[in-house]
Amino acid sequence: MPRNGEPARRRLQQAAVELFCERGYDQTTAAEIAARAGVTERTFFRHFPDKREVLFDGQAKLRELLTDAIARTPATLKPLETLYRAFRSVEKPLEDNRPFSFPRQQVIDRSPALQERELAKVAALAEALAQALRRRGVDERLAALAARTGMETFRHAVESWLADPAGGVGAHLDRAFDELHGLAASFSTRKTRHRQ
Amino acid sequence: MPRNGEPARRRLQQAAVELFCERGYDQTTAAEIAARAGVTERTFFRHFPDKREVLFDGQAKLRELLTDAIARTPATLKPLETLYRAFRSVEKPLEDNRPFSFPRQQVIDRSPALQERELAKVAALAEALAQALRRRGVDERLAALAARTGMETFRHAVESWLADPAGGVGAHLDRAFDELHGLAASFSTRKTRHRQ
DNA sequence: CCCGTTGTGTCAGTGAATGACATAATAGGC
DNA sequence: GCCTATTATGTCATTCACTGACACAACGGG
Repeated sequence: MPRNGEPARRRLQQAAVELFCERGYDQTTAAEIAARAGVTERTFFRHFPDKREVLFDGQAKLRELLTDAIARTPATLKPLETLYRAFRSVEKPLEDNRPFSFPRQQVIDRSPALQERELAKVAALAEALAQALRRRGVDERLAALAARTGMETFRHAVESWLADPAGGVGAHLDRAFDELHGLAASFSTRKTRHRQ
Repeated sequence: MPRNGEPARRRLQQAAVELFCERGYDQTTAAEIAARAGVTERTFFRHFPDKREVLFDGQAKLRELLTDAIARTPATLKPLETLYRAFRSVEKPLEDNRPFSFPRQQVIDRSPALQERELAKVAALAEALAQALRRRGVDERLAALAARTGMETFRHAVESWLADPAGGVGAHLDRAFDELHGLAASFSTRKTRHRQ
């Protein structure tokens, strides 16, 4: 009944992050989060479908940014280059979010349950990228494979950037894509050379 | 108390697959699985840490096969080629398991909870591959990236093989790795050419 | 035949999640 | 400013996943 100032949703997220940092995810009950936010446990589950979801909200925005970037990209680019440019285009938002992302990632890294959810979000994001590529005319199979491997490369870059922000996301992204190029260019099952 | 013939663990797995196929994962309770297997719910959770895990047992064997294959590989090979050969080496076991893998995959594809667990298993497997590559002298960063992208390529191949077994796993694997080669060889952030 | 080990049953309890219903809070028309 | 439709919240009861503690049955040596 009491509808306090700050929207309950934000208060719940805030309370959840605090408690997860203090005691860890498993040692925190949904009721405790709700209590700190000044609402009922039932209200918690009205705002979030489950306890984990309270940590995964930025995902939707990131997906939108990336798929929009892909849609705006020239259709003549190779799939991986399209993805690379899309990733570069979210450099700013990522870096602005670092103060929030860093502790959040620490919490996730300490809880298998949260890691699972994160992997699910990453997979969903990759699927969205594949769809965006298809809309740019990329073949279905290629789009799926490019989106997945590109996504893993992006994760690789973001993780190393979180561990060491020097150079910004961009430097880590370039390095990761160059590593991928080095890995894949030097091996083909048939010994054919692909046109540039 | 009654210790019936077939080991309880197998009976539980069997019962679980049956029930999941009949009603779906969410509509099946752990107690029902246990009942069909002729044991108590408590016994179910003694054999499996949680309800999902009853579907994920082959994973350990596959990991062992792959890491062993990597360990036996000449240390001079490029990381992706090492992985490719390791994947080729498990072709037989995979095809032998098809009658079991196929319905299992259908169950998983219908349940978000099971998909999450599968992604977690895949990630753990990729981590094991990275570790095996490191033991072959591959640089830590490269090992991680190669394992992840190689793993995604493998998944891509296995999924398309499950959908259409024509040509066997090998054909799909070759196609997937060639697609990866085509994707990555044609794009580099800097316009440098990497030594073959 | 006894005994230690191991698998299982029983029971009680916690915590995540959901449905149903009542009620308070707010926005918009008047 | 008041009334009302909508929306946010509280309350209650319930299901189900999972866990700890304890007892006891089943089996494998000796």
